[in-house]
Amino acid sequence: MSPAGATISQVAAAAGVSRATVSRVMNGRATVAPELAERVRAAAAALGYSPSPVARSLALGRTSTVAFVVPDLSNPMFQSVLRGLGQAAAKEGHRLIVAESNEDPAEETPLAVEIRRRVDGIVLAASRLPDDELAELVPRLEPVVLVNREVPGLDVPSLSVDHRAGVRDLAAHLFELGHSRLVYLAGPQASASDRERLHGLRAAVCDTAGAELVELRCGSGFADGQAAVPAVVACGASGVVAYNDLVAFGALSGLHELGIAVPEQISVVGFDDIPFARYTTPPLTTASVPQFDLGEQAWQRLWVLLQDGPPQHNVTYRPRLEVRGSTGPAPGAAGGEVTTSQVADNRGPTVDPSPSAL
Amino acid sequence: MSPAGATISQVAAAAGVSRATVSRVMNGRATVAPELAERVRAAAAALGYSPSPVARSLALGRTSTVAFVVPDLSNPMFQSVLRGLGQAAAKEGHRLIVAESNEDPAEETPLAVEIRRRVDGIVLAASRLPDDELAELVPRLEPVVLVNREVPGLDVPSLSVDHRAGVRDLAAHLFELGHSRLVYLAGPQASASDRERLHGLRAAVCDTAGAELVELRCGSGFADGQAAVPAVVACGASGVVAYNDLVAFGALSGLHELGIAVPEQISVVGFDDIPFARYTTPPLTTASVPQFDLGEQAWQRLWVLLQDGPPQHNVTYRPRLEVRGSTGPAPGAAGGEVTTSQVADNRGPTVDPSPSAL
DNA sequence: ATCTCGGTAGAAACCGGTTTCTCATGATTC
DNA sequence: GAATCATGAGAAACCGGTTTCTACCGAGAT
Repeated sequence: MSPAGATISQVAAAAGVSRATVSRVMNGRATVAPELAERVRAAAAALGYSPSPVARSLALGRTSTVAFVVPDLSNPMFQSVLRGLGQAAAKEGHRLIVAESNEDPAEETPLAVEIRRRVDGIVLAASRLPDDELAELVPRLEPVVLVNREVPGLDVPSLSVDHRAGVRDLAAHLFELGHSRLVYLAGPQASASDRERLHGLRAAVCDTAGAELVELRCGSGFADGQAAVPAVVACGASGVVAYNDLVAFGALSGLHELGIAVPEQISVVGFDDIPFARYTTPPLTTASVPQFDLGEQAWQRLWVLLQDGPPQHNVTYRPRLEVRGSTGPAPGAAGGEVTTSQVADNRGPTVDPSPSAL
Repeated sequence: MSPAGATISQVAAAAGVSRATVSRVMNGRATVAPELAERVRAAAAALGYSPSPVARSLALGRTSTVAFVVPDLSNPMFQSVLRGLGQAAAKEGHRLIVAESNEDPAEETPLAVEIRRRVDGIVLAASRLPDDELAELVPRLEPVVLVNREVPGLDVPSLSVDHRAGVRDLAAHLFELGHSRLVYLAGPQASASDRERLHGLRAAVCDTAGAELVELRCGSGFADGQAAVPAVVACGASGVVAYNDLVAFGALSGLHELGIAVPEQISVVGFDDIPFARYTTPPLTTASVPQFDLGEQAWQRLWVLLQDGPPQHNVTYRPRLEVRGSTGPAPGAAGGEVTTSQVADNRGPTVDPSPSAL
C-alpha cells in the first residue's frame, strides 16, 4: 500500500541509533543529547517517517479515538451533537467514530461493546435500551458519557435535558393562547425522552382547568408527522405538540396541504430547535435545546474521565421556550393581547446537586 | 479500566494450549482438533474473551475502519452521504471515522494524511483543494474514493455529480416558465461544484435568447441565502438559482419576511434535494442528487479496492429535476399552461466510459 | 518393518511502537 | 585519587495478536 511510511527501525538504522532513542526523540523526551536528536530528526524527515498510530495504540493502551453511538443519525438533533462532539474532540487531537444503531435496541449493546474495544471512551446518545439493560451495559463501556438519557439508580456522567419542563413550557404557552384541547404526537416507543415528554404534558394538562389531551402514536420523522395529520384534524384539537421538530415539520406540511392555516386554525409546537426550525413557514415554536453545546460538553466530560479526573457534576439543560410563528391564539378564544412574558430567559445549564437522585 | 478483557495468553493458559491455537480457533481455521477447539471456546467464553481489535490491526495491517473527510458536516447533503457510507460499511463489519476540515483547504491535507494512518481507506468528499494540490494528495491517501469532485488529469475512483447538467435543467425549467432574468447565489469560492454550477448556468444563459444572468457572491448556508435577499430584490431578477438547497431556504425565508410571494413574484430553485427540501413552504424545486446512494456507492468502490479488486468504472450522477412549488410562471409572462415534460425521468448513474477524460 | 505423507499443534518471529532495566561514561565529592 | 552519582543511550521486555516454521504423530504405501 502506498501510505506505508517508514518504520521506527529504519529510522533508527539510518540515524545509527537504537529504536528507543528514536522513540524518545519523537515523543520529546528530554533525555537525548541535542546532537543525536538532530540526527534522528533529520533521518525521520528524510524518510518521511511518522509513528504508526496503530502500533502506538497497542503499546500505550489508548487509541486517541472516541465513539459516538446514536440510534438514528438522520435526526438533525443528533447531527448537531455529533458536530459539537467531533470538533471538541479534534481540538484535543482525538478522532471520532460514529455508529448508528438504527433504532434497534437489540443491536445497541453488542454494537457499543464491540466499538468500545477500539476507542478510549464512548458517548452514548438517547439510548433506546430499557433502564435495566442500560444499567448493565454502562459499566462495560466505561468511561462513558450519556447524552439525553439518564439511568435512575446509576451514577454515570450524563448530560440531560429537562424534557418535562420543556414540554410544560410549551403547554403553558399554548394554554395562554387559549388552546384547551391539545394533541400529542408521540415518538418511538422505546424512547425515554418520549416518555418524559408525555408525562410532562399529562401533568401540565392535569394542572390546568378545562384542558384536555389526546395522545396519538406517531414516530420520530417527517413522514410520521405528515401521516398523522388526518387524525390530528379528526380529533378536533387546536394545539399540536409534536414529539420533536421533525414530526412538527411533517405536521406543518400536512396541514398546509390540506389548506389548514397555521397558526390561525391550528397551532403547532416541536421540540429540540433543530437548525431548520427557524426557517420553516411559519417558523416553528419549539423548546430549544443547545445541541452543539451538548456535544461539546459531552467531550469535556469524557476528556476529564480519560485523564482520570474527578467526576464532574451532571448537568441538566433546561430547554428554552422559543416562540415563533407556528403558534397563535386559539380560533374560538376571546383573543386579546397575548403575553409571552411568563416563561422567560431561563437558558443555560443547571447544576444538578444530586446526580443519582431522580 | 473496566472493559479490559482477557488476553489471548490467559485463554491459552486456561485451555492448556498455545496462543497460536487460540488464534486459530478464534479465526475459524480448520486445522484444530474438534475436542481442542471446544476446550478453547469454553475457556474463551468463561473468561469473556474477545480478541483485541488494536492488536489485530497491528498484526494484520488493517484496521477494518474507513474515514469520511468532509469540509462541512452541517450541510445535510454531506450528512446523508455520511449515513449511506456508514451503513454500507457497517454491513461489511467496518467502522467509520468522521472528520470535518471546517471549510479550510489548508487543513485538509494534513488532516487527511494523519487520518489515513488509522484507517484502511478514505472517502474524500467535496474537497476544497485546488486541482494541483488534490492531485498531489490523492496518491498519499490510496485507497481513496472521491465524492463530488473530480481531478481532471488523475485516474482515481470518483463519484461525481453532473452539476452543469443539473443547473442547465433548472435554468431550462425557469426559462420555460418565462423567467428571463436570473440571479445566481454563488457558493464558497474554493468549491469546485460552485464553479461547475456557475459555468453550467452561464452556458445555459448564453444559449438562450434574451436571457440574462446576475451573479451574487453568497455562501453555502442558510444565513448566507437570507442575507442575499435584499440584493436579489434589488437586481430585479424573477428567478433565483441558489448554490444549494440551504441557500435557497435562506432566500425563501428572507423573501417571506419581506412579504414577497414565492412563486408568484419570484421563483427559487436549489440544488441537492436535501431531505427538507420537500417540506418547505412552498416545497423547493431543485436538482435532486441521490445523496444516500452516493455514500453507499462510495463504500462499494472503496470495498472493492480494499480487496484488491479491479478498478471500477467511475460514475457520474445526472441530477433529476424535481419540480415543486417554489417555481411558477414569471410575473409578466404570457402565462398559459406550463409544460414540465421536456426534462423527464433521467435519473440513475451513468457509466463514464473514459474515467480520466474530462 | 521402514519410508513417506498429511495433519496437528507448539515455538518463535513478527507487526511497530514504548518503557523498564542496565550499563558505560564523565562529573562531583571527600 | 578513589568512591558516588547523575546522565545518556542501548538491550530487551512488553503491548496482544497472527503466521511461518518445525517437530511430532499415526496412517498408508512399499
